[in-house]
Amino acid sequence: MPKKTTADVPLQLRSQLCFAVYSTAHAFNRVYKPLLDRLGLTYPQYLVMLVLWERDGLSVKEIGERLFLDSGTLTPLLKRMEALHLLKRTRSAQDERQVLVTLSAQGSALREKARAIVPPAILDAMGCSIAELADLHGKLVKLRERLDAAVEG
Amino acid sequence: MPKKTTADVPLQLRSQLCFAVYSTAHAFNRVYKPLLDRLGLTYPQYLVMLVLWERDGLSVKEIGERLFLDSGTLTPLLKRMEALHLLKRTRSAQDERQVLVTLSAQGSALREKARAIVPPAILDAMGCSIAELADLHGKLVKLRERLDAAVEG
DNA sequence: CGCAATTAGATTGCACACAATATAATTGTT
DNA sequence: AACAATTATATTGTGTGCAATCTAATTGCG
Repeated sequence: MPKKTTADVPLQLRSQLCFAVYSTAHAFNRVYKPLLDRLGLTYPQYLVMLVLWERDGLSVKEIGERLFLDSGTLTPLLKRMEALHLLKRTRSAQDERQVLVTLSAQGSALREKARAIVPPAILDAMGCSIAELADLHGKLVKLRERLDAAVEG
Repeated sequence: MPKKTTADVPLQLRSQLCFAVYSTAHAFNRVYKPLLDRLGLTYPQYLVMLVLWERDGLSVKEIGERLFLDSGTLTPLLKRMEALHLLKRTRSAQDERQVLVTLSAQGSALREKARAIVPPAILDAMGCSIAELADLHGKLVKLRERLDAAVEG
């Protein structure tokens, strides 16, 4: 039988924070999927809707900054959402390089349905207190910031 | 100007734990990418290697249980890794339905290179103490378990 | 003003992720 | 033993993610 030494620990799957984050993201997605199916959205599409429900008429770049996604991901995603009549993409008159994204009436209206369906079910599935939730959220945001900083430098 | 009420909170992107997890996973991937490029691996491929370095000769199903991935993801991933001569896929003689995955000499040897390159750089990028790391890890694993349980029931 | 540098999106190519489905092997039941 | 049910993997189709590259519009600098 293989013996374990401290040298093994850094390469053990179970102890890796990154894998915990990666697999928890997938677990979240599996919980969101049946809920978002009822809205006709995927999870990344739902994120775009959250951004636009907070502030409509943003450019692709501004959406990307909020979601940490680039045009290679957003352009086809937004085109699919336009085909679903959730939003419209129009070139800015002031700066023809920019594409402004605005919600359709249908896209705006979806907000109330989302509010009724998604947050309650997610809170239930997470099964933790608001305090735990805030604690974990804060620590993850700090970690994300340190990781982003490490990529820059 | 739009007024904010408590009813808005559950639909605000910035406060969502799921988005914190989702975006932190991407941030991790951006840190891992240049490191794993030096090993010729993607992050999911690296995860498979971690599993096999711990126990070689597992079936596709057993790898999937450890990584929370299904055959639709693993089959092409493992085929690419076989094409890279990192591992071999062979039908089990005892049960012809199973495909057993075993490391090549090259795949086994990659472990020492990975150990030298990856964990030190990741620890540095995360920039947190072992205690913080363990705290966050434990909380995420518990959360993942609750989410998985919610999908079952 | 004129042109190089920058910026915003779009495109292409590759690699996941996963639902749905298909196929082949094995097990369980009678 | 026969056959229905289960199990392990493979396949197909859709939708992300992201690097690399391309094009068009704008800005900045001499």
